[in-house]
Amino acid sequence: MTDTAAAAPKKKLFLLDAFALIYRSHFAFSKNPRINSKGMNTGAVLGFTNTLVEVLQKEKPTHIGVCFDSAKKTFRHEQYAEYKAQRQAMPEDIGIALPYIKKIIEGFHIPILKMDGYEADDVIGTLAQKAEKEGFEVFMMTPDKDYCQLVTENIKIYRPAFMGNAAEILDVAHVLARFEIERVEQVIDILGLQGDASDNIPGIPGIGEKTAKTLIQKYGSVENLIANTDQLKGKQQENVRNFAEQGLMSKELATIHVNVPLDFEADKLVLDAPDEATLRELFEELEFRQLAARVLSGGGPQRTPAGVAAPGSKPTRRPKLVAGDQATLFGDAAVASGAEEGETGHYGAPSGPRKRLEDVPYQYHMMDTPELRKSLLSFLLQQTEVSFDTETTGLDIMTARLVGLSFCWLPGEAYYVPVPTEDPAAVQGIVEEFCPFFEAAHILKIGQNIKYDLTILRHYGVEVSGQLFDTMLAHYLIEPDMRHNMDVLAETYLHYSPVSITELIGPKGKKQKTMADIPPAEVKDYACEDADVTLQLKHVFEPMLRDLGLLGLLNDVENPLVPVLSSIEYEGVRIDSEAMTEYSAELQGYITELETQIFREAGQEFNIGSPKQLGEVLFDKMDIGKGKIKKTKTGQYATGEEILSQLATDNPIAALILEYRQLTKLRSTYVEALPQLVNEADGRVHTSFNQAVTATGRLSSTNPNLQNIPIRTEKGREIRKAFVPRDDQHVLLAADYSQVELRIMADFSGDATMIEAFRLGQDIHNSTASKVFKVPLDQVDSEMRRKAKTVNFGIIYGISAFGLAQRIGISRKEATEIIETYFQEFPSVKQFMDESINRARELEYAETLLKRRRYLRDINSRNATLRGYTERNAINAPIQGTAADIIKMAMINIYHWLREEKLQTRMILQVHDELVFDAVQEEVAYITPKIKELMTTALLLPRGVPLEVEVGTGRNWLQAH
DNA sequence: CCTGGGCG
DNA sequence: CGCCCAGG
Repeated sequence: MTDTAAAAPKKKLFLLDAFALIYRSHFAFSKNPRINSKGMNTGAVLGFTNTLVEVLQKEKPTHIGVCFDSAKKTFRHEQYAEYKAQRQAMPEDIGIALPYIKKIIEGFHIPILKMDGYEADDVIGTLAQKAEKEGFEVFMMTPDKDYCQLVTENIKIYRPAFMGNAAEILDVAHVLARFEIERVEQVIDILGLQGDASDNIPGIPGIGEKTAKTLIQKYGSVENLIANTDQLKGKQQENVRNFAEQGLMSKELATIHVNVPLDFEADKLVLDAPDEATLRELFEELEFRQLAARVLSGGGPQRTPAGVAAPGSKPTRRPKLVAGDQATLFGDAAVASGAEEGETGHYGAPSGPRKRLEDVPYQYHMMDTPELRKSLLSFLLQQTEVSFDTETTGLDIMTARLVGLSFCWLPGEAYYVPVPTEDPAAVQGIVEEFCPFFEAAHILKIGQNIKYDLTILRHYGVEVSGQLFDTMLAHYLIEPDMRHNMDVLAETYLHYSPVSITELIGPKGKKQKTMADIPPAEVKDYACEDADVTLQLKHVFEPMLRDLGLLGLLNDVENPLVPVLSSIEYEGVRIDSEAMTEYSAELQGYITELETQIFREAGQEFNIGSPKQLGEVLFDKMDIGKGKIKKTKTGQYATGEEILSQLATDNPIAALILEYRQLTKLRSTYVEALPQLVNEADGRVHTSFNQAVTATGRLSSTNPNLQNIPIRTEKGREIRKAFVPRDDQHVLLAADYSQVELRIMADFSGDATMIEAFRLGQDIHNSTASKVFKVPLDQVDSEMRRKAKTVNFGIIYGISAFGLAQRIGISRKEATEIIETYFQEFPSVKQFMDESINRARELEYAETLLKRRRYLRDINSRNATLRGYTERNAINAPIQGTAADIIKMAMINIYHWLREEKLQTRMILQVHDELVFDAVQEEVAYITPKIKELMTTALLLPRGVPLEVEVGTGRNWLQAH
């Protein structure tokens, strides 16, 4: 009442939640610790002070106070012994920072408020309400969402500013929208239901954010929910009933108590002029030169503008050319913030509409002069992890040209380096400027689908070194069967919609522009945003992966595999196009001949390739295959291989059609298609390996798919003759695991008979045949072996009698018998299969040797077909996935060995259990045993079943087998 | 069981 | 989009 602020229309009181702000500052800098020359980590002090200064300068409060939690136990501990029990001890760096922070607050002549037995939020809440009554506009400065319950018309939350942009002020409307509630008080009902892990508030089990909102929307309060427990269903009802007490207590714990016995003495909180001498001394000691310059009159070094403003760039801030006491290039206004926990990131609330670039504070900088690039590089080299992205003219790796590079190491602040695409020499020069960064072994490089960027850079002669972190692969391990493109990830995990590429270059089609057609100033935001979002995703995914126990798989397998695949794709496989053309003509000869024969048999000409026409000709007109006719789901005649081969014995036309199909398939899919994909510059095809599509962990290959080149039939194998070494000095070397999946099965099940067979190096299919058909090994004939082989594969696939019968062309009954005998002979295999299913039922996922998961949420389905299918997956996924784990490890080890030994042999293909190399002839003798060794020892199976690898070489891929 | 591509 | 078929 004593203050005479008649000039100000409204008195503005700021109450700072000190610990919350300090912790936030500390963790914001923890990835890029800021250490001064005395070795002190000054991140927390700097972040806090920046926040304070910013609010003083921007918001010009009339009154201000800083609240600390009291060191003593609070009434909440008496209420609930576990309260905040699991909260870790204060980091040492914060302990050291605290005295400095207190001195700085005193230097600003700002009172420190605390009350024994109460927490900062209680103190702030009490003071805020008292101040409101006295006509103040109150801002509670905190990142903590619990304060939302206190918001009124005159009491708001002030979320700390970010990177010098406007801070976020949360008013009543914000709070209601964010929690999807009607009254502000309901915040505590939400918090009481969902709990808060960081404060160890238990909540009610099974109720998270989503459910809490729905329930409160329906019932209004925790009390009313409990009163209406009978309206709930199933597990939820059970939980609410059993944990009603706990829910009420949680609500109580989440409630901020506004009755702290404390007087509001406005005159003590009046903002005063700072004690410049004290502050100067402190800033000096801490080496906060920028801050001193900004806060103290005439003190500290002046910021000198540097560089020329780029056309289109906002002339708001100019970079410093030397690395000073800030972690960012333009960091003089940097305020600690970030998305360390995903949910509290500046990209905002976990629900509600997706934010877009225009909704968030950001600073994206154009770095388009030699000086700016030099400055950027010097900052890059000081980082320990940087996210980067390349912008190119297209997605085709062989023809795409670089348009620009973006970099980001602090959320919200990124840098874009455009390159003059039309001047290749200049582009090369700029790319090379950044070599010291790309080749820095100590900097972790983060990217989304970083293989693409690596391959692009490889085309400019840059080999990226240092650890990699690919957010696409990170998410592939978290949710293997979801999509992993960046836009979806940003929406799901950051609640943010990035600028879409179509907004920039227009919709798909002829008129679509490329990135090179867009002015760099417009590409800048898009490019920077990509790097920024990727960095933030990394910060979300890393802790998730750690919790799931998948961080090792990512860091030891998936991420290190990226450069290996990039290299494989870059090298490519040489195709003998001439041989292909010749073979095409030869095939065409056969095909024409077959056509005339088929038309002769049918008595008419028709499109043999159309299942519809074919069905009509065969079954209506020719009226063949009585009793064997089947229809597909869509009502058409089935004309698949299975049907046709049954008809083939009596009807020559069926056999001809089968052969026709085979040959036309060979022609269209391989012989005609492959030469089209040969890169003219080097005569090779460059497939792309997708590392994040299969549910089991395998790779897949596209454009072209080099993992399904024919081998089983005579005419198909011919195609492999066109896969040749790069020149006369090279040969193709193929290294195959023999029966990896069966060996894994033997090992996992611990079946003594099977393990023995592998230990003795026996032919596993013969040995299985001998057991299943109960004949001595030397009496197994080729038919028995063939059947046994199918059974063995069936086992890996989680066998069904139905499937087996179809495969070997025997009756269901016979198949069932074979399976029964098999399980009698290999009881541990049966046991293993049962255990796999049971384990999957419990966990709802299956896992490989390296803990790779495949979620099997349908394994408890009541739909028997669906459940059966999922059960087979429960058996197959760990086996197929472990085989994938093994060969991935082998690839990484071989790649590094070849590099270390400076060998010229290159890995050029992976086909699930086979690696193909373009091998220098003189190196073959040296590398063969080593490749064998690295493949067989890539991963050791738990029970020690040995892996075996066969190596062959030749003038083409066929010979190499 | 796991894939990708061509065709109608 | 379903079918068919190439590979593992």
